[in-house]
Amino acid sequence: MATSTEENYLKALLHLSEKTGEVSISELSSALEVSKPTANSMVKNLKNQGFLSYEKYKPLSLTGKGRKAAALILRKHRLTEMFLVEKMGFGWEEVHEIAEQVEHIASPVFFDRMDELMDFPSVDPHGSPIPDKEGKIHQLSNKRLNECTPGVEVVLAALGESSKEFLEFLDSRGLALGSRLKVISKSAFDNSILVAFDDKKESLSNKVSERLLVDELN
Amino acid sequence: MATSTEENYLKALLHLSEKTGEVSISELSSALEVSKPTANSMVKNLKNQGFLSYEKYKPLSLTGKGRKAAALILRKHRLTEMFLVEKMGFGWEEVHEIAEQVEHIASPVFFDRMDELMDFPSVDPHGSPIPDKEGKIHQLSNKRLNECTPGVEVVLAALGESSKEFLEFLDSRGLALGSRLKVISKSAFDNSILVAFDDKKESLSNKVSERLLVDELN
DNA sequence: CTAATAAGTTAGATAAATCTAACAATAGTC
DNA sequence: GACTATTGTTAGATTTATCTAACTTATTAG
Repeated sequence: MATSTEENYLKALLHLSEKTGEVSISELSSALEVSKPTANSMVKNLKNQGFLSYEKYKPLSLTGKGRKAAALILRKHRLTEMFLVEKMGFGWEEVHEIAEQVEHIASPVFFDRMDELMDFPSVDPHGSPIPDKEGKIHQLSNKRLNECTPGVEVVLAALGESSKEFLEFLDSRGLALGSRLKVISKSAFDNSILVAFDDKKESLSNKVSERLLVDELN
Repeated sequence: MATSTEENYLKALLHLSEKTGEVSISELSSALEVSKPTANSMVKNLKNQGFLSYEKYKPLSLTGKGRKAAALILRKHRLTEMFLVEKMGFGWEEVHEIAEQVEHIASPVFFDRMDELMDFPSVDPHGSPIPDKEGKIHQLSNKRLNECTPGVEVVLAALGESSKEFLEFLDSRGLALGSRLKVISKSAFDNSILVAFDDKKESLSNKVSERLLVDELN
């Protein structure tokens, strides 16, 4: 289908268009760490292939075809991450780099077999949804921890961001997907939030709590 | 280290140099299905990187560095094939194409983990040796079935060639690594060999028997 | 031993993905 | 609303891996 490079542009475009649906050349070039002319010429190429619509000096947006293609790459990425954790014993902070390479493998049966061996998981090791085979992404309606009111109990369901640094921070605090947290109080001063879990209390900064996606218990 | 393309040239060179240690530009170009000028220029490139030694109009040969680099790629290929069969349930005829892509992944820990999960296998699903982490290839001293004398009992240990067609032929005859065969007789006319296994007798052509590597049972 | 064939090389072109330098358009500020 | 800063575009160069056409060297067959 597409080259690895094209696939990386599509994946970046899907991610960048999550908020508003539109992406600028600047955003794209800095996300991929290439110059603006490079991004510009790749955009023309992807437009010619029908993956996105775009007019000079205007923001661009993925077409249906582009969104589907990108979602299918994301599917391979997330299936791989889950396989690496579930079947190969890697930590959730180790899998991104490997999946970044594996996702470009052209072999439907390879990914189908992973999927089957894991019994068709719906999320990756960071709680992000795995797109289905048609490229549909079933968004989970998680709440951010910093938006929860004191008193409620929640389960950590997914992460809003999965950088190695953040994952290692969570490891160091003993936080993992599935952790049960009770919100004790919030500070109006720095927006930090005090939570109880595993019989201890911890204060989490706003930077952390806004990246923790939770499900409220009942 | 090297690009995927360079890795493919190194792998082909290792394979082609198995017999005599020397390889011609022609052999290389037809093995990789590229034109001779293309092979020629890549040879210059690999020479500059110290992977092979070569002088104009002379056959070329891998250096120690080149042989090691090639063996380490072969290691990744064969570990992957074994993993696909042992841990993911693929058939031995399905794994080559997938491994051809996976072998280029740059992540030592990924292949180390495969190795560990399979308890450090010494051969791939076709009985070919998996080079060790230093790039040493421990050749198995197998005999070819067509060289066995009537009366002996043997175990199918490896294949001299692993094309999909040959693997499917073996599947259709119920032959797999580990199959016990008793050599009944050989025909001087067409060099076919009559063997008994699984309580039946089968005649195998020379083309087949010379590709079956066996261990004699005492 | 020459002549024909095969093998290898050089030169020059192409496509993909990248860059820098220079220019054009849009947006934001006073 | 004009000026400046940001964003986007064009032009032209570079690298890698590939090709074809043309030429040279080596090998082989009479």
